[in-house]
Amino acid sequence: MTRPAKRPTSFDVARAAGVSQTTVSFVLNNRPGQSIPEGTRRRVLEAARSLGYRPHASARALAAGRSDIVLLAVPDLPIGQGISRFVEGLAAALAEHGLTLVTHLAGAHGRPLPDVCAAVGASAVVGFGAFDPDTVQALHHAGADVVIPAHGDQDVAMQSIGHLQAEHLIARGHRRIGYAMPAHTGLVSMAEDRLKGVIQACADAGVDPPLVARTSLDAGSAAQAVTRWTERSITGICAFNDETAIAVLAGMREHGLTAPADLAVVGVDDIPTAGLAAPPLTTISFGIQEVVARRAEAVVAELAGNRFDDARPWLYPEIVQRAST
Amino acid sequence: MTRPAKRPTSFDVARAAGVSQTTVSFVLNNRPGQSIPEGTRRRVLEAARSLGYRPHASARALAAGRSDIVLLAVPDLPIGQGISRFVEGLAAALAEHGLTLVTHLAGAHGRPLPDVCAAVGASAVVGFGAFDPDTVQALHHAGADVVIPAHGDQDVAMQSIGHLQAEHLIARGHRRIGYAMPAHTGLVSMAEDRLKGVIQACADAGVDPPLVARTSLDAGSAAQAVTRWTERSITGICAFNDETAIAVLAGMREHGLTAPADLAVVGVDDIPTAGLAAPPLTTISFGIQEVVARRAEAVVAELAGNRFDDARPWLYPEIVQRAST
DNA sequence: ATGAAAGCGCTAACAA
DNA sequence: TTGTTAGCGCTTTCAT
Repeated sequence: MTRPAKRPTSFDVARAAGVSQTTVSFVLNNRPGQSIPEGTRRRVLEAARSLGYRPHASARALAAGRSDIVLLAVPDLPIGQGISRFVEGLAAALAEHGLTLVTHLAGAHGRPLPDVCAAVGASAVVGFGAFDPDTVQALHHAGADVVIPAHGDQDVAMQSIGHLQAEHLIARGHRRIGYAMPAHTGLVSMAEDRLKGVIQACADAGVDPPLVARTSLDAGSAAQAVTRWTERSITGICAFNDETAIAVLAGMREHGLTAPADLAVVGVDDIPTAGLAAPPLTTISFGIQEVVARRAEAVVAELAGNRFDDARPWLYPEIVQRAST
Repeated sequence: MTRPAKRPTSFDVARAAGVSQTTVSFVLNNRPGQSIPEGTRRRVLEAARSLGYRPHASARALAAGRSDIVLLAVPDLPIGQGISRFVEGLAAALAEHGLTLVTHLAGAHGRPLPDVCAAVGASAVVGFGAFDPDTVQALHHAGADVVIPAHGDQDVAMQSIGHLQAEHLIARGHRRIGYAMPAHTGLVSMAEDRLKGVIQACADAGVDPPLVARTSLDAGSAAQAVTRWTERSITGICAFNDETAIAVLAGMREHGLTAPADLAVVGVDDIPTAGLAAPPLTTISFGIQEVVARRAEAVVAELAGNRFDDARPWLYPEIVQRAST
């Protein structure tokens, strides 16, 4: 246990630079509207650097009344690589505004999101799907100034995913569509949003609504779903995500069926193993950059007190056409 | 924008309960060594509840000199289900000690770990692999009281994974082993640790050291690796992880080879799609519960100032035997 | 252009 | 058993 020589404070820096704490604060935050002579400024910066000074986050947050911490609430388990890219991108985008992103995994056993929010003193909370009003309430109560996305925005985006899947299948001549729901309970609400999009697309095209079957991530379970579909002459499947889609592919193998001849399958996420599946999986990928930029902007704007109103979509899904279709 | 009526402070609670802030603090933290009459205690609790009081994290951290925030540094990309379970489990275990876990994704573009540590005021930082001494240093400097795992502990655990993979192959008669390294740079150091284990196992069994080939997550690249192996009569592959292993399987398919007859493959992680691969992938899974408990104990102990010394292993890897072997 | 001083909300000696 | 008091390290208003 090395108790590493007490951290230098802004006061230490002030003394070393021969100025006051105030000046140090001004310089380090390069506060607008102050004209600090280049000389002073450099002395402060130099002193800070040579002391290895780090502002104390809690103290700063306490005094300033807000932290620069943004909390990202990640839904339950089964997220793939896409999410990492999302998180990374968001972290980077926020970092450019001096904000720090940390992530909380939402699962059943961790503590509730508002507790975490309060515990880290986050001033903003970002989610994937929309937060329901109660949660928003609770988060504000826990000290969050801004909570994104608001209810409504995101659901539509989710639907657009399903819509795109079904559209693709329909465009390729499929008239009888199936939907592969994940068995995992944490996913159903998201899945239902996507399913709505599929239903809509079917309606738009004047084909029958999708036949929904639930499957977990094993070949046996998927094989049963496949049976249900083939019995009803379904020819194209929209799967909730790539993992589910890969399970469907495995289920088809059990029946000696192959994609896309017997059943065409479309996933969502474009996880790394999607392209490695047999046959390679057609899927939906996202323009992560846009999505990230969107979210980051929204956070920054609202944190600055400006209502963020932007008609652009929350998600930019696009088809990745591969052999399974 | 509802600016929701300033949050109640501990002072408000004190007034409402007709006691002093001190008493409130004692009650709410149920500080040991204080005998607070049940009546007072309940009045305080009641007041706090009815005001919807939440302690202000920053203020508390500032005053107490330590936060109850633990920062988990997650390495780059390959987040599978295993990691989620790990995170969740750790969060739950820490929560029982009043600690809050948040996660930072390490990738290239986010801000450096020490910055995040400082920004959230974490008092402990937990990683998967060991932190190198410089990083440990930097983290302490950034305000972390404890950093886990220390260098050394974890490497050995990583090696044990590779060891187990190779052992399995050797036990099944393979004498010429290959190793599939991921191309992704963020992974190489972890991969090298695992590779060491493979090398060791080969040495232990008196077989040739493994032939290492690098592959990215596409069939073409993997096919090249497969060529290198088959040219040298390799019969069994230890892959860095399941994704890599699945790529190898795809690469084999390109050559018309099938596992395990032509080449046996063992992955690591037991990701959901591992069992859905064709053929289902033999892999290494972990006794997450043990690992989690281990880490959590270590954090709690060291945070309490007790050096954590425990000979038990850091990882509990075990083979999941499936058709690819 | 810079500094003095008053807190931010909480904890923890120390008194009472 | 409870209250008084002094900070924790920083920001920020108000003087200078």
